[in-house]
Amino acid sequence: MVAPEQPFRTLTGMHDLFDPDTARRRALVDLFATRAEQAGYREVRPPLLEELGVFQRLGEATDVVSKEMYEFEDKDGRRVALRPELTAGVVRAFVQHHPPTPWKVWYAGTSFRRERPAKGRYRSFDQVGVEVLGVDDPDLDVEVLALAWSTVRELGLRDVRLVVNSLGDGDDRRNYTDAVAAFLHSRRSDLSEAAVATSERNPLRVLDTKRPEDRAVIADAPSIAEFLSPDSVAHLDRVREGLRALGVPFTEDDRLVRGLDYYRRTTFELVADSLDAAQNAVGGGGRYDGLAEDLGGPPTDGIGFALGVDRLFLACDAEGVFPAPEPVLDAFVVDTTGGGAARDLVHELREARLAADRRYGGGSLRSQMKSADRSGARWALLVGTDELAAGVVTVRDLRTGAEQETIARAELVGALLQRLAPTAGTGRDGSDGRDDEREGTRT
RNA sequence: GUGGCCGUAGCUCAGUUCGGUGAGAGCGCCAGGUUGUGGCCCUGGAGGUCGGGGGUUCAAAUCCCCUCGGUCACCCCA
Repeated sequence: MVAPEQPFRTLTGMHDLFDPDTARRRALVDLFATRAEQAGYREVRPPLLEELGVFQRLGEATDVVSKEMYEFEDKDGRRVALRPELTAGVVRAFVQHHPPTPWKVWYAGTSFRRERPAKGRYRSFDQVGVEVLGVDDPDLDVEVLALAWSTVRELGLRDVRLVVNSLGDGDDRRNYTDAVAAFLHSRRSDLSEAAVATSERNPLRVLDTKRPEDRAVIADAPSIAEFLSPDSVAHLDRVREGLRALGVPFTEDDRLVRGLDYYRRTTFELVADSLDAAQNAVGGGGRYDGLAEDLGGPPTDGIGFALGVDRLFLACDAEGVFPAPEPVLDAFVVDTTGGGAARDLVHELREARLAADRRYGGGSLRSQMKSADRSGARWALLVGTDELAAGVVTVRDLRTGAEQETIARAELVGALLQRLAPTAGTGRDGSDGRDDEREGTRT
C-alpha cells in the first residue's frame, strides 16, 4: 500500500458529522419516532442498496433516475443502486413480504444522489418519513399530512406552509399531462430553451419552473382542477375538510406537481419561507397508488412523506429554534494521587448511571480543574492525598461556585444520586444505540 | 453538466493588488504565574506540505498553466 499523494478525504458532496450536529440529528429522529409510534407506525429499515429496477419506477424521465443515481454492476453482474429516496424500497419491502394492511411504517435514513452539491442539498442526505400501504380512505391522507405538520411545528418552526394539491388518479393525471404537453407545445416559442426540452420528456415538471419568463407562460396553462374525476374531487374535498377539522392550516396550489412519476391524487409540500426558494421545500409527499403494482405486487394504495433533515435544520437555524441538545455530564473526577482513584471512582459512578468523565495522563490540580470546567460537568470530585488518606472526596459544584463539601467515599455515589433525584429522568438518556445509518432528508 | 467566488496554523482569517526583510493575528490547545482548586487576567510554548503538480524568475503564499477540493447560483430536485 502506497500512501496517497494527498490525505484521504470525504467524497464530493459527502460530509462527516460531529457532535453538535449528530446530537441534534438524533434529537430530531427521537422526536419524530415518538410521534410516529404514538400514531401507530413502526420502524422499517430497507437496505441502502437495491436492484436498480426498484428505483427506475420513480420515472425514467426524471433526472433522479436518468443521471443522479449511484448505480453500478455488482460482482454477480447484477445492476444495483444506492437508494436515491426511501419510498421505493419500502414499497418493494411491502410487495416482497406482504404484511397485513394497513401497513404503517416510519423510517429515518440516508439516501444518495449524485448531483452537484448546493446549499441544503448533498450527495448523501438524510430523511425521516412515513409510508402507509393498503388504505384508500382520504382520512388517512389527513392523518399523514397532520403528522408531517405536527412534526415541523414541534421543532418550533413557524414560518412554514403546508401546500396541497391533487394530481388526480392515473387517468386524470394522464389526461392532464397530455393537455399540459399540448399547451406547452402551442406556446413553445414563448418558452425558454430549457423549458421546451423539459416539456418534451416531462411536461408537468415545467409547471413549477422558477424561471420568470416561463412562469408567465405557465400562468395560462390548464389547471389540474379541470381534469379531476368526480372521485378524485370527492377525495380531495374530504382531505380539505379533515385538515380544517384538525386545525391544520394549508394552502392549495394547482401547480404543485413534484418530481417523481409515481404520485397520484393527494400531493403536498412543506415550504419554509425563511429559506431561499432554491431550498425552501423542507419536506413533501403524497399518494402513490400505483407504485406497488409497478413493483410487481398487487394493486395497493399508498401514501407517505419525507422530511429533509438538512433543510429542516437550515430552516431551524433561520428561525433560531431546535438547537442541538447540550451534553450532560454529572461529575468530573480530579485525581492527583496517581490516577487509581479516578479509575475506580469513574467506573463506580457510571455503573450507578451517573454521567462521569475524567482526564488521563495526570496533570496538576489546576490543569485537571480546567479540564473539569471545560467538560461542563456539574461537579468536580477531588481526590488528593488528604482525601485518599481520610477516605473522603471533596465535592465542588462547578456551576454555583459555592462552598465545597467533603463526603465520605463510601457514601459519595448515593449522595450524588440523591442530589439529582428531583430532576432525575429529564435529559438523561442511558440507552441508545442508533447505529450505522444516520437519519434524514427530502422526498 | 454550466458559470461565479474561494482554498494560508485545529478553527476564523490578514498577508496576494505593484513577487524580495526570519509566514502572522485572534480563538482554541499545552504549561506557568497561584508547589491542593476551574471560569477572569498575565506570561511563555507547541502547532503550517501557504490544497496539489508544473512553469516563469536571482527570488513565488504572491505571477501563469493544469489539477483536486470547497462554496454559491443555474440545470435539476426537493
